[in-house]
Amino acid sequence: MREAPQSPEDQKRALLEAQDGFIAAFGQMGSAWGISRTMAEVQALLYITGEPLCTDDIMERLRISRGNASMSLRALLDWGVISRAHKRGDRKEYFQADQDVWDMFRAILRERMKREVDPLLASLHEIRDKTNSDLPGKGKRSRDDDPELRQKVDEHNTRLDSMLRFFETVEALSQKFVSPAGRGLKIAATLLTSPLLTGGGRER
Amino acid sequence: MREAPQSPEDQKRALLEAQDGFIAAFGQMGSAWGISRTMAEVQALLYITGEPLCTDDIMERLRISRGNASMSLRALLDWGVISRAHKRGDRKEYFQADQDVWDMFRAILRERMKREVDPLLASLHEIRDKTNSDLPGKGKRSRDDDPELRQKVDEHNTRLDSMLRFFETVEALSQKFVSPAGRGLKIAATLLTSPLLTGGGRER
DNA sequence: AAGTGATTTCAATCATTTCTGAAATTGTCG
DNA sequence: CGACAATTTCAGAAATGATTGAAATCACTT
Repeated sequence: MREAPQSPEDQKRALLEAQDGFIAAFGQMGSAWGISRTMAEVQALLYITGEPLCTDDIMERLRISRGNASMSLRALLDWGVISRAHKRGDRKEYFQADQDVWDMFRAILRERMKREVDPLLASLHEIRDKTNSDLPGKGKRSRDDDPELRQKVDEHNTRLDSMLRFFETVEALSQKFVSPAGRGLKIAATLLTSPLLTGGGRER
Repeated sequence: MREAPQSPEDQKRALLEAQDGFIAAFGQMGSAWGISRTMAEVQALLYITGEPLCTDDIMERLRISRGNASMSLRALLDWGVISRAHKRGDRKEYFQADQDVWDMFRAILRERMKREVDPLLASLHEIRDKTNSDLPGKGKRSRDDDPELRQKVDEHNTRLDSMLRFFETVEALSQKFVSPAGRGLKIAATLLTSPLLTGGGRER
């Protein structure tokens, strides 16, 4: 409902502002999920911009130092959510984001599973094994056994096991979700219309 | 394969150590996912212990201050992953964790969606609306229009839209996943055996 | 309504993470 | 090989987030 005619300059400014809004929102969210704000912002900038940018472009647009830009870009490359590009006759490196949102998130998911779920699982396994050899199961019992303690140990093991099973399921699921390109969307679509979800349940 | 006979004291110590290992691993993971380490540890302690504990129990076991314990417990209550309990003839409040891992994670998921995805979605909508009124779509074009800019704006809108669609899907999925109790596991099981996942694909 | 113990709050402090900027390194070209 | 631009590294500075502890508040009881 705006009446004021807009010059190309105004339009351009408005576009940049809108992009900044997106970048800020995305950075915000990233930091809540344990990704550094800057890293998320760089990703957002490359994504919303759609074209390859060089380190200086990013430094200028995001007002960050060269060091920070370099390290964030490196991390994003490691995560596999952006890639290098080159312009002929230009010595600088350019970077661009994967344009498919699902691919991007699958890459992030894959990386985080590897980094955070796998170690937890390993540590859970270790604890379980140690507990079992130190405190053998119902099978044999030493004459010193105290029934109350025995029960606590059993319960501990039960809970540890259900936690293990949970994370192993999550892990397996994420592997499935993550492997072949383009799958994420299909899975989501299927899930959203699946009778398991829409049917049966007595959800109000 | 241990030979040394164990006194009940040894067994008890071993149990506590194993629990501490679990608590540490869980706290570690929590902090990587943007939940404060202490909050995650309190949750882990209540979970692995299985019985109601009071503030002092938690302070002592986790070596944290009263203030910290109080605030962490409050936050966990807000998230709906632990609940209050009372012992008759005791003025203190006790707390216990939900014993179903899936329920627990569904509660966490619900809370995080509410806190972090919803605001991002809102902000994305706002940006889209603002951009559209400032820079109207292909339909009408002012005489000042510059085709190159126009194209950039269109691309910006396209990317914003796919991001929006992505998060709306995620949101919808999480709602489905989160609503009726006990669903999570069933969904996971279905997904893991679904032909969509195991069949078709040419995953090496 | 005063006393008592439990609980919450919050300013100050402490710890951790992130960022900067200058120096070191890498890679390219003549 | 030098010269030079681009990039990386990293020690310390700055920012952010978590924790403490003591005082205030709350909720019973007598």
